[in-house]
Order: sequence, then C-alpha cells, then structure tokens
Amino acid sequence: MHHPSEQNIKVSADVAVFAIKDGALCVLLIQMKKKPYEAQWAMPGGLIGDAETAADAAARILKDQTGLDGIYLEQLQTFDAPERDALGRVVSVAYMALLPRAAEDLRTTDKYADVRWWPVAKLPALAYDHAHMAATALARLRAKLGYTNIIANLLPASFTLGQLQDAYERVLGQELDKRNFRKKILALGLIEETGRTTAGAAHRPAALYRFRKRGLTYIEIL
Amino acid sequence: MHHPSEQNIKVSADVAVFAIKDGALCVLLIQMKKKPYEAQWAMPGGLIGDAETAADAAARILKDQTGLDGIYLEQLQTFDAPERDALGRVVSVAYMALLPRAAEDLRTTDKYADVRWWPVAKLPALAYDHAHMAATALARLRAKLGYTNIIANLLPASFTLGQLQDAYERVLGQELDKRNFRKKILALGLIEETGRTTAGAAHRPAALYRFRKRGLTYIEIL
DNA sequence: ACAAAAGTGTTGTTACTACACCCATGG
DNA sequence: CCATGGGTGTAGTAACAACACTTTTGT
Repeated sequence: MHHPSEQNIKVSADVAVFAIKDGALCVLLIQMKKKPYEAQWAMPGGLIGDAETAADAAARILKDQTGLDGIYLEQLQTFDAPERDALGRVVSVAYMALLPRAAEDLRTTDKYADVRWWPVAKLPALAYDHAHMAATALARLRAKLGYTNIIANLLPASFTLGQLQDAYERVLGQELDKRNFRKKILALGLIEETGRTTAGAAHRPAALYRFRKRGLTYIEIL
Repeated sequence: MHHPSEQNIKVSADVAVFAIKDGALCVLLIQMKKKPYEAQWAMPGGLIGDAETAADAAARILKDQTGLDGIYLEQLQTFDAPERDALGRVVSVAYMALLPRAAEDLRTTDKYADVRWWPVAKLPALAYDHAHMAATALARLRAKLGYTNIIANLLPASFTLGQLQDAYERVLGQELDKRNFRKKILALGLIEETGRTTAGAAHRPAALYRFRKRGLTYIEIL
C-alpha cells in the first residue's frame, strides 16, 4: 500500500508540557516571532527528522526550545486538519509531557520571543490548533489519573501524602476528602513509605512515600 | 515552528476494521501482491491526499480496497518507527473501524490478492507493524467498552439483550452473568425498548432494543 | 415432548461517601 | 501559645458478584 507517490505533507511533533507551579496546573508555552504567528503563543513543536521517531523528535525539540530534558513523554493524538498550519500542510503528532516540578531555568532560542508557564485555567490565545491540542491533552491527563499511576510523573521521587493529594486536586480541579483519599491510595499499593519524614516546616513532620514503580502502571484508582 | 525544510516522510492511514462474524470478533485483512510484502496480509491502508484529512483518507481507502462504506471510524494512534515500512519512511495514522455485521460482499482491487475476515484470536502473520497495530486497536476497543457506548457500532439498529450480551462477550473474550448484565445495562439507560419482538425462531421471542444515542457517549459501564 | 433462548430476585460482600477531632512541630 | 499541615475511624449507603428456575416459542 505505501508506495511512492507525490505527496506534499510535512510531519511535525508538538508537545503539551504540564507541571504544577504555584498551586496550579500549568502548560509550557513559547512565544513566536515569525509571521504569520508573530507574538502568538504555542506549544513547543517542529518537524520530525527523516530517521528519527516522533517521540525522539519531541524530546529533541523540547530540549532545543525550552531547555527541558529527560522527561516523561507519551503520544497523545495526531492533528491533521488540512488548514491547521497557514504555511502549508503539516500533520502533527502531539505528545504530552509531565514534569515533576515547574522548572525555573527555562531558556529558548532566539527564534522565539519568550517561554513561560501558563495556568491551564488562563491560557492566552494559541497559534495553530494548539488550543484544541491543549484541551485534548488536559482531558487525557485527567482521564488517566483514574486508571494509571501517571501522576508519579508530576511528583518528585519522594513526597508526602499531602503533596500527592494536592497534585490530584490540581489536575482534577476539585477537592478530595483527606481521609478517604489516604485510605484509597494506600489500599492500591502503588506507593510505599520511604521511612523518612519531612522536617523544618512549622508543623508536624510528614511521612515520605515513593511510587513502587515509576513506569506507567494500569490500576483502578479513584 | 513548522517551517519549510527538507523532509522526506510520507503519511498514510491504516484501518483496523472489526466486526463480529460466526461468533467471533474478526478483523478485515487484505492480502498483498507486490514485493516485498508478497502474499502477506495487512490492514487496509494508503497514503493521505494533500488536501484530505486522515479520517477522510481512511474512509476512501477502505471503500477502494474493501468495498465498505459509511462506517464508524475513530483515530487510534500514530505509528512512526522509521523502519516500519521497507519501502521508505512512512508515518501511519491508524484508525479503528467498527461494522454492525460482517459484510460478505467484500471486493478488492486487482492490486491485492484477497480480502478476508480473520478471527482476532487466530491472525496470520502481518506485514509492516500491523500486528502491533491490531493489538493496540483490540486493546483500545476492549477498554472503550468499559466507559462508552461504542459497542453500538458493532450491532444493528435493533437487537435483543442476548445479542448485546453476546457482542460484549465476543469483544471481551469472557462470559458474563445474564441477570447481572441485564440489570446493569438497563440501569445505564443507554438503550430503550423498541416495542417490537423477534419471531420465527424456535424459542421464546425476545424484546428488541435500540440505543438512545448511536454517537459516542461516555458513561460508566461494565 | 423437547430443545433453545428469554426472562426474572435475593442475599452476602465489598467499596464508597460523609464527616470532626487530636498531634507534632516551628516560630 | 498559636498557626499549620499531619494523621486517624465509623456508620450508613450503594454497587457488585454469585446463583437457578420458569416462560414462550418452533419443531
């Protein structure tokens, strides 16, 4: 079936990067310089190399355009509306990336005007079909909280139950009952105590936990 | 980001078509003629046109290669391993299609040797990465049974509860308790009685039901 | 009469929700 | 001593799993 023929379509990868920053779930956006998208915000993205997987391209592009490296990536969906890019037909394989903390040491190249974290509740107008992409990514992330340990990728290696609950609440956008949350999350057996506790804060120290497996694990959660 | 550059990648659409036939969940495969995939089986697929969405391409290709028309399609995932096609770099946007009955009037073009339904439990060796695609499609279909009314697309407009249960069992590959199944499915409110019943079979007539909405509806099911 | 699928309830168990107070620490 | 987040149990309710017999039709 896939035989050579004339086809004039480019393939790109775009990445929706999420992290929790200042008590809000945020997405990382870059501000563009070139026409026709001058001054507009977009998710990091670019063309895939001929010998490179789309996931490798996403990681490379992310490194180039934002300085981020070695983070969790998963394929989201492919966006292929013929008019989605004003400069020509580009089919984009979208990825979702999760970061354990909102990095502050962002840097971009001089091809872009700025890089910044934006709370998902208050996104600016986005270039291309990136508003649609961001909405899809957020919906996927929320859904996956319900049946995987994906939230591990939004947390540091060890964390308190309070931080874990907070991460769930920030992503879901709703508050959870503390006692029920702890019962359920511990009953799942996805996390275990490290044996260590926090110290130095003006309140009772908290037990630190870690995920037994950090890789994506499918379980019935919330 | 998406600026012109030299990129030599083709974009195709491949379709995993499912139907229930002879009491088994089946996939539709075509047998290839040309090298290097001579005599191997594959899912229908082909290059996307420059001004066509991937979904439109999938529908067009399905019509051409199998004669099927007007069926349910949803995007599955994009497969992009650089070596997945021996003839060059092809990124494939995979779709899942569901058919209310296993059509018998299949026809293909003279570019292919044969078209046939294959039970998912006994697939032949597949060309490209289509074995991986088929497994992904099946996993997605099974998962979506659990939170959508997607099974409506595997059934005719009106059906008995027995047929509905049978469809679930064939897709999931496991038997369900009749009384619990009926209780649950009726409690969901996705289906309603048509008022008509079956007749002519050597057993008690069954009430016929229909889906209230045939479009994809998200609900907590099984 | 028999074969074949349709139809129908109850009980025990498990999971979920709602809800309020004391504890340990730093400042 | 006060502010802050950490930590804990129970009771009522709803959902789930297991399970067997009667009904209606065609042959």
